[in-house]
Amino acid sequence: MTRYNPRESEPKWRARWAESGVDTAGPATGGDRENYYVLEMFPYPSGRIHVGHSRNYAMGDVIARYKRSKGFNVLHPMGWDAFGLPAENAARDRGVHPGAWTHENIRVMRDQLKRLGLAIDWSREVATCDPDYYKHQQAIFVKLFKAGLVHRKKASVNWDPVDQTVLANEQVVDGRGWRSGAIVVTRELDQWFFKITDYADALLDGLDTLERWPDKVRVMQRNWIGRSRGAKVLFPFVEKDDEKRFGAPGIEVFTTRPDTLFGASFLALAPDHAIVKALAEDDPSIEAFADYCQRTGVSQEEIEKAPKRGFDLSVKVRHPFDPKWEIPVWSANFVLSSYGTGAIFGSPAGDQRDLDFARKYDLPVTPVVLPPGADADSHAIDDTAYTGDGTIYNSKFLNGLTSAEAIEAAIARLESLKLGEGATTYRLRDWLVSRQRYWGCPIPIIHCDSCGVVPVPEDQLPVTLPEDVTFDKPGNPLTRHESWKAVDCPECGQPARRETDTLDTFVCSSWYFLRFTSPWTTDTPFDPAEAAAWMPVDQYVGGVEHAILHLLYARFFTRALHDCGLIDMPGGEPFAGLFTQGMVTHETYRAADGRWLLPEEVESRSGKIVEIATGKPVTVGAVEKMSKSKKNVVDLDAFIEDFGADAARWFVLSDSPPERDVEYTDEGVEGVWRFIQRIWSLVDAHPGGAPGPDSVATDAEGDALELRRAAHKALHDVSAAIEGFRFNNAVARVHDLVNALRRLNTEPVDGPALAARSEALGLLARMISPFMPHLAEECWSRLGGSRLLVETPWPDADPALLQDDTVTIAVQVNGKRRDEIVLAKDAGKDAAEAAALATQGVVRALEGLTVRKVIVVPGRIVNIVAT
RNA sequence: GCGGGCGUGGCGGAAUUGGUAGACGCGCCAGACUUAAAAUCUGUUGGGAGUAAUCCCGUGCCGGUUCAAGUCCGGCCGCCCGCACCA
Repeated sequence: MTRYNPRESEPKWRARWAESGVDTAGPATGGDRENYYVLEMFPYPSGRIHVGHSRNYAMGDVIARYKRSKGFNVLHPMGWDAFGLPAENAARDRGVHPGAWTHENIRVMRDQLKRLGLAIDWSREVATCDPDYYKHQQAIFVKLFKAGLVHRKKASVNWDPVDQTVLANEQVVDGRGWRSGAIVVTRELDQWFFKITDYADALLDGLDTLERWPDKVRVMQRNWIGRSRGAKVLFPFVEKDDEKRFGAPGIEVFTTRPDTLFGASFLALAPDHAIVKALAEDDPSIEAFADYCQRTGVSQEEIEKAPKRGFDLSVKVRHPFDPKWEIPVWSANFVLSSYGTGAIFGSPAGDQRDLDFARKYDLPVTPVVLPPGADADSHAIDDTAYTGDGTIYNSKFLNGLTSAEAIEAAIARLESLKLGEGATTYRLRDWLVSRQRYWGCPIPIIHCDSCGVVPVPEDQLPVTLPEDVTFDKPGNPLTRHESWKAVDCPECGQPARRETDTLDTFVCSSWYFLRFTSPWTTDTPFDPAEAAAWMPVDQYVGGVEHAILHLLYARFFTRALHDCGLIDMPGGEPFAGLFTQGMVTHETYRAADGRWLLPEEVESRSGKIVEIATGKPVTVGAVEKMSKSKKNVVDLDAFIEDFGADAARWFVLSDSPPERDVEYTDEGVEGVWRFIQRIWSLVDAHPGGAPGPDSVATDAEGDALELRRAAHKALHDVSAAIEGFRFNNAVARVHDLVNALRRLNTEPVDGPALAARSEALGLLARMISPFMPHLAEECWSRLGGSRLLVETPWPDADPALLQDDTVTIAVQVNGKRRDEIVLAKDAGKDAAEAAALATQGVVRALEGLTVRKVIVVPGRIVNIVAT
C-alpha cells in the first residue's frame, strides 16, 4: 500500500498532456466536432496567484475538461490584462521598468497556473502590453474613429488626483477612484470618448436575450443604462432680452411626468448649467452659490443629507400651456447637469425633492394628480408628495384623464405648440477612454496645427511606447518625451505632435476574447471566419465586480466591431453564458500594533492564536475575501507543495455553491487530503490482474450489482451537476461513490464482483477527472487504462442501473410519517395501499380512526387520510 | 428610497417538478489500534421526553392553499449585494 504523492504524479501527467497536445483547440471552421468556447476573465499580472484566485480557473477548467471529454472542440485560452497603473507605481517605487515588472509577473503567474494543471491552450496566450496585440487595438481605434464612434470633446470629467488621470463614470465608485480610492474631482478637459451611448438601446434590449446570465448582472446593467421615457419641454423666456442674453428662446427641461405640467411652480437649473454660468459672470452671489454646490461632498451620505439649497436667478419663463403664467427660475443643488437637459420644472405635489424645495423657499404647491379613491375637495399635500398615478385635476384640458392618458395628451399638445416633444434620456454617458498614463496602449492620433486631428495611417501601426522613460516626476512621462512626441503629419507632412494619452485598459479587455480565436493573424485583429465561428463565448466565468465595467464595454465593442465590418456577429452579444463565481474567504489576523499577519505567521497555542515570531496574542478578525491588503491569503505554490494542485481545485469547489463564497480552513484542506488518499488507497488495493477500468460487469449481482448501481448513479448525478454548475453537489456525489466502494469492499472478490469493482473504480477516475485531473490520470493508469484518461470520452450512465428493483417509500397518516414500506419498483397503487395499511406504525396510528381516503403517489409516498 | 438575492443542525450546505427535512463534508463526542500522541479506522451526532418500543417539537415570524409546504400564495422581521438628489 502506497501513499499518493502529488509532488511526483502531478508534474509527470502534466508533461504527458503537453506531449499529447490535447489542450490545443482545433480550428473552429471545417472541423467535425461542435465548438465550445469557455473562458475565465483574464488576470491582471499583479504578482503572484493565491488560492483565492484559483477558484475562478478551477471552475472554467471543470467545464473545459468535461466538454472536451463529451466530444466538443474546446477553446480554453489564457492571457494577460497587462497594462495598468500598478506597473507604473512599481516603476516609481522600485526603479524597474513597467514592462520588465509586468513580464516578470506574467512569467511567475503563468508557471503557477500551469502547476494548477489547467487544460489551457497555451499556444494562444496573449498579453495586451505586447505590440503585436495593441497594434490591432490601434487599428480598431482608427476604424472606430473613421466610423464616427470615437470623438474628442471638452467635457466635465472625473479627475483622480492620486493616479493623476481621468476616469470613466463606471470607474468612479461612491465618488472615489476605483483603484486609488481618492476622492475624484471634476475638471473641464479635452478627452477621447467612445460613443457607447449610440448603443444604449441595443445594449438594453440585448439584455433580454441573455438567458444564461445572472439576473443580478442584467438588472445592474439595465439600471446603469437607465433609460427614461418622457418629454422635453421648452419654457419660453418672459423677457425678450433673455433670448438674446442666453442665445435661446427659453429653457428646455426633461420630464418623465408631462402629465403634471399644471403643477409647475418653479424651474431649477443645475449649478453648472450654461445659463447659471452666464449669470454668474456678472453676479458674484450666483458664483458663490455655484461654488458652494461644487464643494458638496461626494459620498452617499453627504449627498443624501445635503439639504436642498436654491438660488433665485430672477429670470422668469412662461408656462408652455398658458402664456400668461409666469414661473420663476432657480438654480438648485439637487439638479444634475449630466442628466437630461440639466434643468427641471418643479412640480412639488408629485415629487418629494420638489416639495422639499418648494416648502423651504415658500413656492406654490398645487396638487394635480388625484390618487385613486381620493376626494378632489379634501385631497391635500402637506410634507409628503404623492408620486403615484391617478386622475388628473386642476389641469384644464388634462382634467379627468389618467396619468398615462395625460402624458400622451400633454406631449401631443406640446408638439402642436412646437414647445416640446416626446423624448428618451439615458443615464449612460459616453465612455471616456483617454488616460494620462504611460503604461497603456498609445492612442494612434497625431495633432497637426493645420490638419487638426489625424489618425495614424494603418501601415504606420503600431505606435509603440518608448522604452526610455523615467517615473521620477508625477504625471505622464510621454508628455515629457520630446523625440517620441515629434512626428510629421501624415497628411501635410508638416511637423506635428503625437497624442500622449493612452487608452483605458478596459479597451484591451473589450476584445481579447476575439483575439484568442486566432492570435496568429498579423494584418487583422483576428481571423473573421474563426472569430465568427467561435463566438459567442459559450461560458464566461468571472467575478461580479465586472458586472458593469468590463461586461458592458465588451458588449458595446462587439456591436461596434460588427457595425464596422470587422466581424459578423449579428446578435452582438459576446458572452452567451455568464457565471459570476463567489470568492474564497479566510480569517484575518492582526497583531496588537495593527499589522496584518499572514495565516502562516500565526499559530494556535493552548487555544489562543499568537504570532509565531513574537508569541504575542493576535486579534482574529472577520472572515473576508482573500486579499493581499489584509494578508489573509494562502500562496498557491506553498499549497501545491504541501497538498498538490488537485487538492486546491477540489477544495475550492467543495462545500459551497459556486456562486457563493467558500471559506478556506485548514480543517477543510485536511479533509480534502484525507479524501484524496482514500481514493488512492481504493485504487491501489485493487488487484493487478483485474479487468480494466472501462470494463462492464454485466453479470454482477448482490453487493457487486449494488456497487454498479452506486457508480452509475454517481456518474449520472455528477454529469448533471457539472452541466448545472453545481460543483459542490458533484463533490458530494463522488463522496457517496467512494463511501459505497469502501462499504462494499467484500473479501474475497470473485470474478463478477471484481469486474464490478473495476468498473466502479474506472468510473470514479473518470468522474473526478475534470476536478482532480492528475489523481484521476494516476488512478486510470494504475487500473490499467489503455490510453490517457484525458483522451477518453466521458461515459454514459446505464439507465437500467439508475433505478433499484425495489423502492422504499414513506407512509404517512394525515401527513405525518408513521412507517415505511419496501415495494417492487413496478408495484401498483393497490399493492402499495395494501402494504401501507398493513404496517405496524400505520395500524398503531389508525387506532380509533376511520380511513377516509388513501393517496398513493407511486414511487414517492402513501398518505392515509383518517378521522 | 429603488432593484436583486438570501434566511434550514455547532459550521458550509443538500432536498432540481409540492411527496421520508438535514444528503455530503467540517467539527464535536465515543470506541479500536498505540506505552502515549499524531495519523488511520469504526460508530454516534437537529431539540425534547422515555430503560425501550415509541412519541412530541422542528426549515426567520404570522396567516392561507393542499391529502401533503423548506418548496406555492398573502403579510411581517432580519441579513447581504448593487444603484441612488436620474427629474
